[in-house]
Amino acid sequence: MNEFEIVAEAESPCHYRRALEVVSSKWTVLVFYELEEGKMRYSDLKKRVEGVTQKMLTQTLRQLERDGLVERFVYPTVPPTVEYALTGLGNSLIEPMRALHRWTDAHYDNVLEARRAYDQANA
Amino acid sequence: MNEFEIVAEAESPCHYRRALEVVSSKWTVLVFYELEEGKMRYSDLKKRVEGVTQKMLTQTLRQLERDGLVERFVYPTVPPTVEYALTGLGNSLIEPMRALHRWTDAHYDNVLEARRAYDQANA
DNA sequence: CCGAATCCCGCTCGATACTG
DNA sequence: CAGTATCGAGCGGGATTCGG
Repeated sequence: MNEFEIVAEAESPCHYRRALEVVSSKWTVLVFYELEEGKMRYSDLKKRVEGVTQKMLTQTLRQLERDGLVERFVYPTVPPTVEYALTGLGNSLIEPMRALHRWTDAHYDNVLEARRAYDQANA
Repeated sequence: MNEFEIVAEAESPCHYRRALEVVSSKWTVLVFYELEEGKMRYSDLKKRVEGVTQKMLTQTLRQLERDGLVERFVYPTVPPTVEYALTGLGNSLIEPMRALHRWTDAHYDNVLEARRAYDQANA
C-alpha cells in the first residue's frame, strides 16, 4: 500500500495539481511579490506581507527554498542577518503568475458579481 | 464583527490571493480540464476525474457555478440528467491556466530535483 | 442518476511563549 | 534579528447514508 501510494504520487497522470501546490499556498504568492523586487531581509518581509505570522512566513520561505524557487543568505553577524531572493527558477514563475494576475484584474469583478447573483437566486 | 469581516473580504488590499482561491482548490483545475472539451454529464465527470468523491465533485461544481465559471443544465428526465459546461468567463481562465501548465511542463523536474537536493543536504 | 446530509479524522494555521 | 516549540481551534475532505 505504501508502495502504491508512492507510485501514485510520483506518476500521477496529471502533475499539474501537484505543481499548483507550489504556488497556491496561502502566503506563497504574497512573498513572491515582495521578492520580485529584489533580495530582502526576513524582518522586512514580515513587515511587508501584511498579517503573516512568524511561523507561516518561515514555513513559506522554507518550502520555497526547498522547491528551489528562493535562495537563503545567512550572514554571521550579531544580531543575525538573513536575506532571501528569488532564484532563476523562481523568476521563471513570475510571468505565468502575472498571467493569472492579469486575469484577476480583468475578471474578478465578474466573479464577485456572479456570486452576488447566485447568492440572491438561492436566497 | 460580521460587518468587519465583510468589509475585509470586499476590500482586501490584494485581490490576487482571493482570486487564486478560485482556481486553487484541490479539484477545480481537474474539473476545468475536463470541461474544456465541452459540455459533460455529472456521471462522466465523476468517471474522468480520477479519485474525486461525489461530495467533492458536487462541491467543486457548485463553487465554480457560484463564481460564474461553470453553467449547470438540468433536464427533467427520469432518471435526471445534469450537464455542466464552461461559461465565457470560465473559458477566459483557460489561457492563464495554460501558462501555469506550461511552466509545470518546463520546470517541474527542476523543482523535484531541488527537493531531493534540499532533503539530502538536510538529512 | 444526481445529488444532500451527516459524521469524523487529520492537518493547517493562528496565538503564544521561548532561544541563540 | 530570526527563528523554534507547543497547544488548540477550525476546516478541508473522505466515508457513509439517505432522498427525489
